[in-house]
Amino acid sequence: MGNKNNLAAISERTGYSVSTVSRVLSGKAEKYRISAEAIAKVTEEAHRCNYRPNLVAQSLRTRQSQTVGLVVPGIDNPFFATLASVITAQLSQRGYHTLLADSRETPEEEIQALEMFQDRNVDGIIAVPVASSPEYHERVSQDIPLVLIDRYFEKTSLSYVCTDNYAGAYMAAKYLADKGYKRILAIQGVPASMPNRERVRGFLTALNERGIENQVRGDAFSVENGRREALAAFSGNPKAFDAVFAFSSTILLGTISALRRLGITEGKDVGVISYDNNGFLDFMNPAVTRVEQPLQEAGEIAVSTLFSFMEARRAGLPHPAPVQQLIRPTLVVRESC
Amino acid sequence: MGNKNNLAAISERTGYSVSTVSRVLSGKAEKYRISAEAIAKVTEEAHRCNYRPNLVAQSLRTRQSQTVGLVVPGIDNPFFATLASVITAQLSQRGYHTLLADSRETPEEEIQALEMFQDRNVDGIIAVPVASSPEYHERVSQDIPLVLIDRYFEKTSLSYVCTDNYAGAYMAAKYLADKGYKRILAIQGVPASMPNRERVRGFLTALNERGIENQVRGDAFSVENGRREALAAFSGNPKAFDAVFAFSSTILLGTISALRRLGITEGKDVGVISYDNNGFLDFMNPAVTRVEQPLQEAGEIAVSTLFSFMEARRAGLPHPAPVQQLIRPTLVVRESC
DNA sequence: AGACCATGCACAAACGATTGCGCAAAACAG
DNA sequence: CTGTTTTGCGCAATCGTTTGTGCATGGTCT
Repeated sequence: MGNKNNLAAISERTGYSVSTVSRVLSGKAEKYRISAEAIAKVTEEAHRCNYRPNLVAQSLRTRQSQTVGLVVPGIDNPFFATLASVITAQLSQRGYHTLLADSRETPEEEIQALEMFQDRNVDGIIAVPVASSPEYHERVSQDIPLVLIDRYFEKTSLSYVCTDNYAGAYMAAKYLADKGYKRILAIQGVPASMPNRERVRGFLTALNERGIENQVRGDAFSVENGRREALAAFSGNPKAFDAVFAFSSTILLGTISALRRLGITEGKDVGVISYDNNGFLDFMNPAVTRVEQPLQEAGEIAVSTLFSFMEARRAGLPHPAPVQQLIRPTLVVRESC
Repeated sequence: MGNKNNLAAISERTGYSVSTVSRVLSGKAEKYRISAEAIAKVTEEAHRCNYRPNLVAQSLRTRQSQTVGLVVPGIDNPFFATLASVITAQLSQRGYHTLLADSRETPEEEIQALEMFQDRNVDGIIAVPVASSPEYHERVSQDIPLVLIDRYFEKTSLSYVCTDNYAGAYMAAKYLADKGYKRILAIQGVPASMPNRERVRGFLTALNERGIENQVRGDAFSVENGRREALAAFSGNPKAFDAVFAFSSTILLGTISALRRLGITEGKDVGVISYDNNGFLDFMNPAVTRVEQPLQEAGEIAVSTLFSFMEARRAGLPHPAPVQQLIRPTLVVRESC
């Protein structure tokens, strides 16, 4: 029993050369005018011994890996988990595999991940960036097609597909204003990140246009941050604000936990509204009104954009113009405000 | 500007041979008695041109890839997302990378993933299996170290680390019984999966021991299944059961949605208890009593077990005895029953 | 001085696939 | 019978790295 299972083995057993075997099995038979007989014998033998090409060797030789690198700031965050799910599904459907990295919100780990992707010859990269400037991503992008998702940079030539966070926050803030809330607190996430900055801008624009009292505080997309800031904001005065806009569902959880501890009932004493898709928000009591992002659509666009770049690259064409797309989120109205 | 960036380029620029350069840069300098001068010159040049080894070539030559394959049934499920997060963190800490695949609960995609892992020369595999029999995993395991997590097979020589689902369900059921509930419904997940079977066994054992009326229904770890089964169970008679045990947090959501539609208040009219770790459960009203699994610990054990196998393999030792470990879950008491 | 050893490095063969090029044999034309 | 074309396939280089082996050189010992 030959335990080797490579082209050379099939070559030996069929009597055809390695190159012929390769050409048959990689579907280039007629391009190289291989005889029907040779094709038959080789494919039969390949089936018989269940031949599978060594993707590492293939990748070394062809400089392609059928792999896309995906780096997110935290796969344990349901938001990014859903994103990863959508993206891997899309990739898998196109015969590509996913190399996953978690930057854990740190630029160093992000860079490591991107370097690793290059070292492994990935064919493309999809990234939720955490760096504060686009330089490194731009450098990588010269060698490997790259598309940003969810977060992006200002004045960059990088492609991205994100939701319109300005519009989302504006909608949410306007909704609160229309409902008659007068003093509105926003608890934000990572201040430097683009989605957060845009949300702040939308929030402030909507409320300042209407002359409604407001405040922004906080600094992380975490439960802990939500709890801390809500405690700080309300512990002196339970009526300091009559509504809270949590910039993520994690922040929301922290906020609610703080409110309850202070004896404030969310939805009744204080209106709450949140960002993020999360089925659980419907099952809280009251169910939480929120801004949902079309993740499925975003993932699909990101992947198809990436593939268009990859194809251009394979064809030796110049890099197509960057695709910079903002998708409108939707307001899902429930009972929390 | 030499745009090549490989050993050959450094070799040319330093005047040393490729092999010497390789040995210096892979830290085998003294093993091969390279002179201090050569080491200095080579490392300096490597730094200067920012050399990074081509991992694909390295992998082809050494048959190692510094990569572990991870296959889960659905990365969008928060439970598996957390698991993936724990595992990638552990791997990354040890200098390994993660090739992620999502089997979407289908055996075919699971097999594809495992084949792909082999084709890519991964050094090890961590899998949440969905197949109904261990055969394929066992075959793979002969070539590549493999550890199952969360789900496992009966009478198999495969290693696994799972939580003790029997104990968890037993605890939950006993808790309900002690609280005085008399007619208890369990809504289960995928019936064939080992965790589910064990939960059913624990549930039935605890209640039958005490002579408490019970029933098990349902067939998927999904919101939809929870909704459907709860509707079916309660729509004829709102008092058909006085407590529900949801076998996952997704099932729980569906159940609660159904109960509310029927005008039944969870926690008051009907006690509810759930499985799974999910921060949101604390923020529902009432907060949900549940069985939590020590995912961090499970991930750590799985990874360290896998590494012990990988090391044995590298050292040419026989495969160590399988590690089959059940970790005790904990009951987190809240107010929903 | 000759034998011997340690030192420091280069040669070249792998790993498993792809692919440009060219060589035979057969077919065909003149 | 010679010259050209077509057909079918093999040779060998290549991707970038690792590693067993061996060859000089220079030093030490007797």
